[in-house]
Amino acid sequence: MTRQRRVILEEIRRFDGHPTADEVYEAVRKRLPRISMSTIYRDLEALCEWGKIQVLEVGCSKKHFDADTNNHYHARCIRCGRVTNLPVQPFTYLEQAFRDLCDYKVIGHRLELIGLCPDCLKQQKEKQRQAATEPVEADKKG
Amino acid sequence: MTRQRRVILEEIRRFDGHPTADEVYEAVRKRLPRISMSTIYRDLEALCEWGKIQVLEVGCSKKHFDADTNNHYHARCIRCGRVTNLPVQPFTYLEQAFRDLCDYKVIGHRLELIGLCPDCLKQQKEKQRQAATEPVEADKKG
DNA sequence: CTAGATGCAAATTCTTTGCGGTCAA
DNA sequence: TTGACCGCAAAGAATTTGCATCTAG
Repeated sequence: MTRQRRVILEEIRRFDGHPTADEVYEAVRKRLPRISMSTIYRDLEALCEWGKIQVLEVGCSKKHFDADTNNHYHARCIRCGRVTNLPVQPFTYLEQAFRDLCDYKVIGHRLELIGLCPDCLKQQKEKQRQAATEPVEADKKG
Repeated sequence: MTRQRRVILEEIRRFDGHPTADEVYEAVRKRLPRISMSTIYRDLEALCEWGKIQVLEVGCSKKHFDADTNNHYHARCIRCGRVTNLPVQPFTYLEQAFRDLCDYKVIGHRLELIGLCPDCLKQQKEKQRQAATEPVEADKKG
């Protein structure tokens, strides 16, 4: 357990929500300015293998990292990509139900809620209010 | 609706499971050998916008495409990445339940089963059988 | 001391974009 | 005819890898 890995783990634990690799990088860089992105990726992988963190493969493109390795569900903001926990125990009965319905060997399941996070919801309402007040520019056609 | 788009749509519909962009490319290329990857991506996007197909953001890294645009659940093979349908109606009550539990504006939800597809399961069993028969090489330590 | 970890840069993988030529409506 | 579309090549974004150096145990 090197200095870098310790700091990475601490920053993931401290993070509000579940950071992506570059969010981890930005946070860690404040304490270890010379750390490189490849170290971030390599150490994230190592921490996963040691069971210290888990990867959240929510949505596509970017991976998120979570210091809580217990199974739990997440909500994902469709606008900013933020990922937060859902305060419920996973429904394990779902897996048993699906075992009878498909020919896969079931290992686990993932459930994610798609929506707008409070911040983005606020911004969206703000925009709608502005749109209702201002003259309608979009209707000008020529 | 161009020739390319028609063929792309047909090949997605014909595909056993839900192809990734490069799987679509390989399938389409047999009928339109000069088609390019950028056309595949652009046409997949157009078909999505027209509601002819949907993107499945299962797991990470690669997008999968699905000619069935109704909401439904999927199973994903952890080994080969294959994605197949689960024969159940989505549990809409989950969204209502989660509305009371988080401060997101809930738009939808995704549920995916993680496991081994029949093919990979077969291969894994094959390997295990071999391992049980052969001398244990991994135990040689020096 | 030494195996393994680090930092840097270059390579990979998946996806998107710019551009000149082409095709369907 | 002409605006949308195509193929090609090059750019981007996220992640991985090769390699020389360094460091924790």
